[in-house]
Amino acid sequence: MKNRFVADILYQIADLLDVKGEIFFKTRAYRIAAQTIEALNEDIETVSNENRLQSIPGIGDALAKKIKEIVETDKLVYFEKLKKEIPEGLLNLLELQGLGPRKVSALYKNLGITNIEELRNACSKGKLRDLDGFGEITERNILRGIQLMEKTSGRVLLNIAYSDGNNYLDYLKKCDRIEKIDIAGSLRRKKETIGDLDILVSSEFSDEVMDYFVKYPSVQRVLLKGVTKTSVLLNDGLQVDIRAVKKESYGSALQYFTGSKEHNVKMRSIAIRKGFKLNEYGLFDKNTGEYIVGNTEEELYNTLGLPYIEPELRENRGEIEAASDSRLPNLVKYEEIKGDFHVHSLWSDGSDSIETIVHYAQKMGYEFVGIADHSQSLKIAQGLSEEKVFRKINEVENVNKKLSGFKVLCGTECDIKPDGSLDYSDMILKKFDFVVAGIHTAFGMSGDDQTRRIVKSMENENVDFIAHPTCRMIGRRKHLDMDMEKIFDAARETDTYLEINSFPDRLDLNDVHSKLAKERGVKFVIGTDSHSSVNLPFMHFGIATARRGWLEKKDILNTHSLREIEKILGCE
DNA sequence: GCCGTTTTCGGCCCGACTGTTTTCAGTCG
Repeated sequence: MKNRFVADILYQIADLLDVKGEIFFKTRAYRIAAQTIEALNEDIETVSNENRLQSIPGIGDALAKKIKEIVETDKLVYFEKLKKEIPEGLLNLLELQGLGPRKVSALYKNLGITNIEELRNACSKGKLRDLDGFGEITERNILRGIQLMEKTSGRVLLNIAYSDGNNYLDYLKKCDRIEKIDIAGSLRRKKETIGDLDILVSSEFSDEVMDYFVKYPSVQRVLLKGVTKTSVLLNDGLQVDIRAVKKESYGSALQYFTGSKEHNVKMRSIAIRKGFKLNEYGLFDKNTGEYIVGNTEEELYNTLGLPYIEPELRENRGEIEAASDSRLPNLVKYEEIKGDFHVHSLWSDGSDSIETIVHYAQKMGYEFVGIADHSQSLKIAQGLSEEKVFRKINEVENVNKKLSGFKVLCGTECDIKPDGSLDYSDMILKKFDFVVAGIHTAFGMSGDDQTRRIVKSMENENVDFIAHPTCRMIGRRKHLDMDMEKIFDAARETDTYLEINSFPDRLDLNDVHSKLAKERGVKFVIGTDSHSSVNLPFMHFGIATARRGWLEKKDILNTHSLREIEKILGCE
């Protein structure tokens, strides 16, 4: 499937054209097409071969020709030409705060700057201030931006932003000038990484709120401060923006600042088509300018003829069309998970005893917890020998004798060897209540070999789940280059559940894969991969990913009661 | 670049803030 590959090229073309000075609408067309292809639930190669590219909204004559060329030759002459015209390092400059395509282009044309190092030099020597539109302050801000970029690499993992955001919220809630407050932006949508935090408040005294906002103890520097909008940088490098609006605009502002940008663009064009104008202050009559609604998000969506759309869905991946056809999914709720199947104990590389884990799992409100320790060949994680497996099963039985209304399920996270066989004999595997199979070695094998490896493991009748199927580590390791469609089909045919691993640097399967897998009939299990009881609440991020992947309660095994699960897994 | 129930040309989402200007372009979300 080349969708990702095609989309990547289109995104890069958009960046290159931006720097080249092309009009905004042209580069936007490339980005919209890239995004559509990325989220398409069909193989772009098939669509291209059947000459149906132009039936995809946002793809016209010119883009169709380019996409066809990419699909058929794996490259694009137009793209190669552009890359020769514009130095590669220029695109990195776009990442810097305050530098957009116009300024980057001016730096290149007037000073010949092509990368961060040259930019740093020019700023230090005060060379930018002579250019039109640049000054001393710009130079200082760029130098700061470079420093920040090197320190934080731009985005943080969801769990970091989640805790920063909630701490800030607790502080702000003590300000009596604030009537309503919410987190907006990508954190409200629960994206896997967060660039900055957005907080929305409603208040009649927004200047006082802004004064209180910048006094938060973890603020390192105030980036900008106005009456309706203020931005600060926290000590850990995360940027936080706050916006203040009046009560009657709160719903429309929350909708607007939650995004995504692409979702909003579509919402606005729907508003225009229906004779309205939509902005962060409300929904207005296009002709008279009269205020119609804006208090709550619900009334905003409803007035546009749509049901309420959950924040996790707002990525313009078909949710607006689904909403208008009344086929939005009934998303799994955060409180519907009844247990965790992926917890490591002291038996392998976890840091807590089974009894401690039980204590915390009960505090989570669970009915069961599945202890899945590593298997024998994974020496680095103290994988269990077959002899130790029997002793562990014994301990689980003893713990269970002391429990009522709660049960420990004894499982294993069994390593999948490079040939697709498992790290325990079938005789041992049958002893467990459940088996999670996962890849932990030989990441360098070819995509075809990895696909065969994982499909073969699913064909073992003892395997119930596949752990972190693509093995990606956000920001550190790319996902395995597998044929995901083959894997989804094999999972469906062998009744193997695919895990949504909730550990914040994994979130694997991710949202996009989860949605595609669901469309191919796959079932899921959400596990935390906890190595300590304090990791158990990571479940929240796994559920968030499931929701972003359009999953419902019925798609997920651990929304069932213990009784039902014992029946399904055959471990009564 | 795309798109069309007024249009095959002329639109395409829009407002706040900054830093540069002396009325506004660029950037951001």
